[in-house]
Amino acid sequence: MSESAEKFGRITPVPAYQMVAEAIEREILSGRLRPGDPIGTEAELVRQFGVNRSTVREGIRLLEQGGMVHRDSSRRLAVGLPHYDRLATRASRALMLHQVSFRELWEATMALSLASIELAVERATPEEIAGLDANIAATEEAMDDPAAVAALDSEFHLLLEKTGRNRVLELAREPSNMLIYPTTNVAVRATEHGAQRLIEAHRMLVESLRRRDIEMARLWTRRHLTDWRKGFEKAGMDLDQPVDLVTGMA
Amino acid sequence: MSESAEKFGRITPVPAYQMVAEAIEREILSGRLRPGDPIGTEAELVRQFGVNRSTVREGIRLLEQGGMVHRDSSRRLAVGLPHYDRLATRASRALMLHQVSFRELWEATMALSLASIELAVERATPEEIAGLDANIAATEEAMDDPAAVAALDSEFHLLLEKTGRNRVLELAREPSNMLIYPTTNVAVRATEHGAQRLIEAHRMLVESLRRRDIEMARLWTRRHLTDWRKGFEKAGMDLDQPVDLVTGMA
DNA sequence: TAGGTCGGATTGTCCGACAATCATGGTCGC
DNA sequence: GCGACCATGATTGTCGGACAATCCGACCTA
Repeated sequence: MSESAEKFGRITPVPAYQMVAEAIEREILSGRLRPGDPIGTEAELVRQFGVNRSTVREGIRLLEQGGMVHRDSSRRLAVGLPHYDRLATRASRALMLHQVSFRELWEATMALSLASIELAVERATPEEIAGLDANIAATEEAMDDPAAVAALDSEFHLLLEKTGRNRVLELAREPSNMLIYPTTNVAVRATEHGAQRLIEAHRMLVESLRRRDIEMARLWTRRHLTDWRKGFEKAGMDLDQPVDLVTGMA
Repeated sequence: MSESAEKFGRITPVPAYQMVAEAIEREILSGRLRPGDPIGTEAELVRQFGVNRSTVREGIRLLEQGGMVHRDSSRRLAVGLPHYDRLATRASRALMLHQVSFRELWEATMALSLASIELAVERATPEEIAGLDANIAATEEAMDDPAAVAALDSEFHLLLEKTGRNRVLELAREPSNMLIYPTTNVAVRATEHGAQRLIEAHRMLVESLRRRDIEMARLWTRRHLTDWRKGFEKAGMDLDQPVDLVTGMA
C-alpha cells in the first residue's frame, strides 16, 4: 500500500538450513506429516535434502523451539503438536520485552474474561461445576497461604476457561494469565480480607454458571477483577508500569 | 497437585546446545541484553561457553525462529524484539494443527472485536479516524475486486485495533485475524451486495468512533461479523469444519 | 568527495570423527 | 515357551578443522 513501485525488490538469499526447516514445516502444515509421525533420522534427511548433517541439524533446531518437532524419549525426532503453554510462554515473554503496562494487561484480561465467562455460562456441565466447587473448597483450606491461594485462583480461571470450550479464546487468554497471576499473590495480600473476597467472587461465579445467569456472571467477573486491581494499587504498584518489573521470571 | 511425592524426579540430561540457548535467553529476559544489542560473534560465544561452534550455532537457531535473536543486514546476530506477526503466525498455525473450528474462531473474534472496538471508541484521535476514512474510500474504489476488498477489510480492522492502543489485546486478536480474513474474500463474494454491506458497516463503525458511541459501535460490530458469518454459510461452508481446509497457506 | 581496491573478520556450509545412548535381535536360563 | 540378559548396530550430541562467499573498514586514487 504505502510502498511506491520500485524496480527491484530486496534480494534475500535464504540459507540452506532455513530451507530445510521450511520444507519440513510445509510437510507438517500441509497435513502430509501429522502430529506424532516420526520425521526421518538425520542421516535420512541428509540424503533427501542433499546437504550436510550440520545444516540439517540447524534446520531442525529452528523448528524445535516452536514445538513443531520434538524429540521423544529416545531422542528421535517426531512431529509435535505445539501446545498453548509453549506459545503463551513465548507470547508473554514478548509482551514483557515490549514493556506493556499492567493497565493494558488488565483491560485485556477484563475483556477476555467477560467473553470467556459468557461461553462458560452457556456450556457448563455439572462435572465442570463440581470441579470448580472442589477448587473453591481447596482455596478455603489454603486461605492463610497467599501463594497457594494465587495458584488455586489461577487454576480456577483455567477451569473456567476450559468450560467455555473455545480454544481460540483459550489461546488468546493465556499470555495475559501468565503475566497477571503471578501478581495475584501480592494483590491478595495487600487487601483486607483479600482471600475472603476472592473466594466469594469465585463462589458467585460458579453460582451464576449453575443458574446460567450471564448478567450475574459478568457482574462478578467485573467485581473480581476490580478487586484484583484495587489490591494491586494498594500494594503500592503503578498500573502504568511495565509488567516485567514484578514478574520475576528469573 | 496430582503428582504424589516421589523420591526422585525424572533425570533429563540437557544437551549443550539447549543450554547455550537458555543462557542467551536468560540474558535477554533479565534485561542485561536489550533489543537491538549485538550478541557476540559466533567465535566469541564459542570462547565464552567453551563449546564447539556447531553447538553454538544450533543453540542460536533455537532462538532465531522465535524472534529472540535475529540477523541484521550483515547477518550478524542481534537481540530481536519479537513482533506480533511472528507470534501470531505460530499461534495460528498451532490452531490449524489443533483443528479448531470456524465456530470457535468466530466466537473468539466476536468477543475480541467487541472489546477492541470499545477501547477504540474511547481513544480514537482525528488522525486515526482520517486513516480509517481513507481506507473506506479505497475500499469503495476496489469494490469490484473481492480480493482487494478482503485485504482492505483486513487493514481496516488492523487500524481499528491500533486505535484501541492495547497491545495485549492486539496480540490476542491477531491469530484469529490471520485465520479469518483469508475467508473474507469468499464470504464477500457469496453475499448479495457483500462489498456494499461491508463498506456500510465500516462507515458506521467509524461514525460511532466519531460520536464516541459505544453502543452503536457494538451494534455494528455484531452486524458486521454476522454478515461475515452469513456469507460464510452462504458460500456452502460449514462453521464446524476445521479451519485448515480453507486457508490455503501453501 | 566519490569511487575503487584490498585484507581481515564473520558466516554458511561441508567433511570426518568419536563417545554415549538407544533399539533390536539373539541367547540363555527357567 | 517366556522372560531376563547381553552384544551389536544405529542414531544422536559434540568436537575439530576446513573453505568459499560475503561484509566491513581502511586505505588509496582520481
